[in-house]
Order: sequence, then C-alpha cells, then structure tokens
Amino acid sequence: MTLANQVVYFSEKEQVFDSIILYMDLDAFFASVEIRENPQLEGKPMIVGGNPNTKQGVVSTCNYEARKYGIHSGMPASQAARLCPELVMVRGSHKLYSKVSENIMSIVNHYSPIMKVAGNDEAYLDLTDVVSDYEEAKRLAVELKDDIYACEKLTCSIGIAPTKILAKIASDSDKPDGLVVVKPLEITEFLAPQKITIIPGIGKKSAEIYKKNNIFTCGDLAKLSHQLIHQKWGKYGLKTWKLVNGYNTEKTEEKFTSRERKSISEERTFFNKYSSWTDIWIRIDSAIKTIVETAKDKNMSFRTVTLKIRFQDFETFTRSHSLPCFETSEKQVREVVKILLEEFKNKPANEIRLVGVKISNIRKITDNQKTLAQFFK
DNA sequence: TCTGGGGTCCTAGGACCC
DNA sequence: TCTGGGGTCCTAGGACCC
Repeated sequence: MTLANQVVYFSEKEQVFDSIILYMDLDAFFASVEIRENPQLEGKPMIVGGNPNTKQGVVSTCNYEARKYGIHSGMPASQAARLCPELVMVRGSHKLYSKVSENIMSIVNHYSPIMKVAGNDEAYLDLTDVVSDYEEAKRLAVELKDDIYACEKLTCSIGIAPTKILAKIASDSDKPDGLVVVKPLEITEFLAPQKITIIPGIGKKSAEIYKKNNIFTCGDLAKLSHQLIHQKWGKYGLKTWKLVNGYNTEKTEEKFTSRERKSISEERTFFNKYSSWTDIWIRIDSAIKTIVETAKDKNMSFRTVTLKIRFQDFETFTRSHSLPCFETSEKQVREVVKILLEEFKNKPANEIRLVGVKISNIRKITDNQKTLAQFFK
C-alpha cells in the first residue's frame, strides 16, 4: 500500500470527551400548542398540516394519540385520515408557534449563555462551565422542564451527554416528557440496544441497506470491523461506526458556532390541475420577489440561480446557472429563470405540479462593496 | 396511498487548469 | 500520438432533517 492510499481511521483528539451538553426538544410542538389553545382537542388524535377539506398535503406534526395509529410527520394527510377516521386536522398558526418558540428559547438561554437554537422546537446548551458534574446537570434539566411547563404549559424531552449528537439521541430515546443522561463511560452500553435509525442522518434508505446486511441496532454496527465499514459505507459509515463505539466525533471548536445560511428558496405546489403557463409564471415571479427581498434584508448577494420543476408523476428536475459575479437584483434572477424554463416550454402547463426558485452561492455584502457599487452606478 | 416547504450535505461526472 | 494526476468549479440528483 502506498502512503497516499492509506486511510487515517483515528486521530487521538477524537477520544477525549470534555463537555456536558444538554439537548431540549419540545414534544409534538405544533400539536401541543394547538391543544393548549383548544382544550377540547385533549386526548383526541390530531395532526397539524394538511387541508381538512380536501385532505391534500402532508402531516407536519401529530400528537401522541395520532401516533398510536401509525401516523407520523411527513405522511400524506389523506393516508393519515384513512388510518384514523376520527382524526382531527388543524391547518396551524405558524405565527403563534414562532412566538411561543421565542419565549421558550429565552427561558432555555437562562440556563447557559452558550446556546444553539436548532429549529422551532429544539435547542442545545453547553453546560460545561455551568455545572460540575452530570448529577448537577440533571437537576438543572428538571428545573428547566418545570420552568417551561410553568410558563408555557408545554412538555419537552431532554438528553444530557458529552456531545451534541449523543444528547440528541439520548433525548429521542425517551419521548415524550423524558430526561435521559448518558455519561462518557455509558455511551456504548446505552447505544447498543437502540435501533440504527435513532442516529440522525440514517433515514429510510440507509436503514434498508443496513437491514440487508443484518444490521438493525447500533450494537450490530459496532461489532463489525472499521475497515469493512469504511469499505462498504465510506466516510459517513466510518463516522457512524465511531459514534456507536463511543469515540468522540465532534470537534470542540465547531460546537456552538452559528453557521451562515447557504441558500434562500421558495417553492409552491399547484393542487389543482388547471394551471396555465401564465399561472406558473405568476408563481415563479412571486417566488423571485420574496427570495430577493429576503436576500436584501439579510444584506446578501448571490451567484447561482436554480429552477425546480415537478410534474404530476412526481418526476422532479432542477436546472441551475451561475452568474459571472455576485448579484442582488430581481431582474438578474428573472432573466436566468426565463432561460432555464425554456427547456420545459413544450410541456403542457397542467402537468406541472410544483415550481420553485432558489438562490445559492450567497455572500454578505461588505460596506466596501456597497461603496464600490455606488461609485459605478 | 399519495407525496409541503425550507433547508443542509453528499456524490458523481464533466470541464478546465497546471 | 497518446495520455498522468491533482485540484477546483459547476451542475444534477438524492437522502435526510425539522
């Protein structure tokens, strides 16, 4: 084997655990808020998402009563209704969810200044410099749960572990209203009986491949040799193998730094089949307006424009084009989209199910660039 | 059976450069 | 005339997450 072919499987740094991380996840967030606002829903199977009249769309969140029928988020609303005829469908009030989320995040933030909000209903807290050990972290978690319930009448699940990913897995392992602590020396023992799909990033497809190889639990994966894993599942497989064998796969310095947004997009589905090219262009144009507006608000310029088209048979195409330099105008996007759309112009408009526009390759506009732009105007 | 919307990350091939 | 090998950028598609 030449030097270039050698694979570096481990680095010493990986094996050190030096943090205590708490992960908080609100239980069935949207559904729980709706039930709180409308107590008649209490105890009834219900979902947020989907059109109650036409049953079109998908389940956004479902409560635990609905989950008993096999309903889960992402499932077509029509299928959910079939599984549970007495299912209550609520369209949802996202403004309210954002407000509630904001309140809760500010409560969470009281427990540590180092926090990472990871969506509407979840957050990570670095407790390393706040507590002296896992026992104290656990007491803090109980306090946090009580605090959230007292203020917003909502329950959450919490995981505490030495890394973000393990804290999340710990929390996911006992829902709703759970509290699970996994100390460094307990990691492999804790993971071994868990289904492989508890690992974030392993979805339906990957689980299927693992299943074909007789891997069902984290313990099954841990037993294989790392060379074999690397050969069969590549880089990501090796990372997963390290995780289930109790190695630290997270770099401490990257832990809580917030990352820049990489793209801005909007897409819309046509639920009726009678759309014309005029309708389609109206949707595209409104998408262009909102994304360029968002970019302006965030002081961002962009280089790549992507058009997305989905047909009734669900076949989906994306076509993109990168501009020679960073741009900010609606006009630029519109021109590119027009050209990208040409390819599909011979298709009947009513066969189109979805259109979307995305800008990516985005960059913050510096004051320098603004001055230059003014100068060349 | 019918499949939302806003994202991220990964892979793989091709063009092009040195 | 035939042809290495590494690097980067672009494009298209797909898995996955909330």
